[in-house]
Amino acid sequence: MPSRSPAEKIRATLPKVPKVPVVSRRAQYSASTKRALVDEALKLFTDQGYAATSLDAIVTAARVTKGALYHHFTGKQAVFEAVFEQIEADASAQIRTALKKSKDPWDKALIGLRAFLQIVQDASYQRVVIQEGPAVLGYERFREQEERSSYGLVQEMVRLVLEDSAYDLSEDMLETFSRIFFGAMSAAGESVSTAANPKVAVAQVETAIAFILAGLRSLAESGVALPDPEDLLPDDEDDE
Amino acid sequence: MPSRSPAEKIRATLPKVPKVPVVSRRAQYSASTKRALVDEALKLFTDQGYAATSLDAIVTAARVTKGALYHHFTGKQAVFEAVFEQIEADASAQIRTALKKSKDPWDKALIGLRAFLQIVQDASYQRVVIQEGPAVLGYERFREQEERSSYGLVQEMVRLVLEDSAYDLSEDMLETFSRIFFGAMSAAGESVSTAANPKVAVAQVETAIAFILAGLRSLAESGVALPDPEDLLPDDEDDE
DNA sequence: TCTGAGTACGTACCAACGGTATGTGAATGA
DNA sequence: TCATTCACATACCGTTGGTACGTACTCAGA
Repeated sequence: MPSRSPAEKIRATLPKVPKVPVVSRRAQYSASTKRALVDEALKLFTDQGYAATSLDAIVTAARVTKGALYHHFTGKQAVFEAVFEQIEADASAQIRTALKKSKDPWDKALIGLRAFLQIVQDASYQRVVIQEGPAVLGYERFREQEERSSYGLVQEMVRLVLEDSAYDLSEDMLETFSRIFFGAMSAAGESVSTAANPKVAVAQVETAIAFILAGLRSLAESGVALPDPEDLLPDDEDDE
Repeated sequence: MPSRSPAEKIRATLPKVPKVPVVSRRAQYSASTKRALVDEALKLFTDQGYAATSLDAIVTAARVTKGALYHHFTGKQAVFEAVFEQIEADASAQIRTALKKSKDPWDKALIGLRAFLQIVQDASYQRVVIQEGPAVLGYERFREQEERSSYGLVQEMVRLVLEDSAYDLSEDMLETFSRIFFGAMSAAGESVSTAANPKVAVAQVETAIAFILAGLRSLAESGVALPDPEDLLPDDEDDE
């Protein structure tokens, strides 16, 4: 073996850290290669998609081999999940930051929407989270992930808004409303992300959603009660 | 060669059609194998998903070979697309039938919603259209397909409802509203399809959406105007 | 009725890819 | 110094989507 393995070549280019090994050099190397894998995978997934991105392509881009990849991840899907989580974490943090600007629930809702509409224009978010997320992770895992990030935020806001309207609804109905609003926002995001002119699209979406919210607010202020879903149920008792 | 090919065995089980060959027997055989392929693929895709379903599994179930499959389709994705189209066509027809029951726009909207919420409980629709459709077909093709079916219906209804409210809005805004409502309905459908008790979930979703629609109606009737999206645009003129 | 062409497949094969089993050298602790 | 362990590298395998090609059957026309 005349030439050393590619991984060692990168290591040579890494900044030497002669500090006290609070974390060992091995751990640092390890973390750095893992991050390299995730970073490169993110790029490839973003502009080629999951299926069209081979593991070979990823490890080549990260200048390691499949051995390294399988040391850090259990498989291709796990790599995707790591990429997914990173993107979602970034997005989530960004929205939370924006939300701090206001206290009023209705205001927060619009601010959150605006922040979300910015994020959704990011190519990686579109590809990894919106487009391929559900299919690659499976619906179950996808929803688990979302629960902890974007969807969780929507649910928080819906709760605030509806409580502000003095509607005292069950957890189930809150969940239902949240799902519906989340779907609406996702579609809105999609609409923006595929628009020829995103600025205009954002303005239109904001107008539309603000109008819908205004409708709800109007109902709340004029004291219209939320109907009981039970009324819609046929009164037979044999269920499932 | 003692035993004949598998395809000929099925042909033997087919009803003999000694009629005048308005369509030739070859064409009939061909159509029948094609349908067999689509039918079996639909089943397999539904309960195993796209990736986990191999072509071998499909052709075995349809009692033909890959040669036959590749004669009728350009590849695996094309098979999926055929399955997708069939499901969407069925769903679309079902909704259109339901919509005929009423003339009132707001009423039609709710009827359409009800019909959609029934459809979305179908396992094949969930798997093929909702879950895997976007990823397998690619967003572009997926949206083309939806344009011609479910989304097209939503758009029709949104147009009716908004026109009924005497809102005279641009095509762009109509598109935006439609996208948002479609997203809301998709999420609603998802919510129903994953619910432990679908009946209850349907009732909740109907209540929630009816409430949102009522909000819009209330705004319309009290003469609240839809804001101009242009107002939200920053007044710089350098765009894209 | 015979024939030639075209259709509707079947069969054999390949390259690519995800995944695994195993080897190896550097870092770490004793 | 030495053994152990970690962080990879290397070699290999099974499956799968796709292709090339062979073949039986159908059907129009002579």
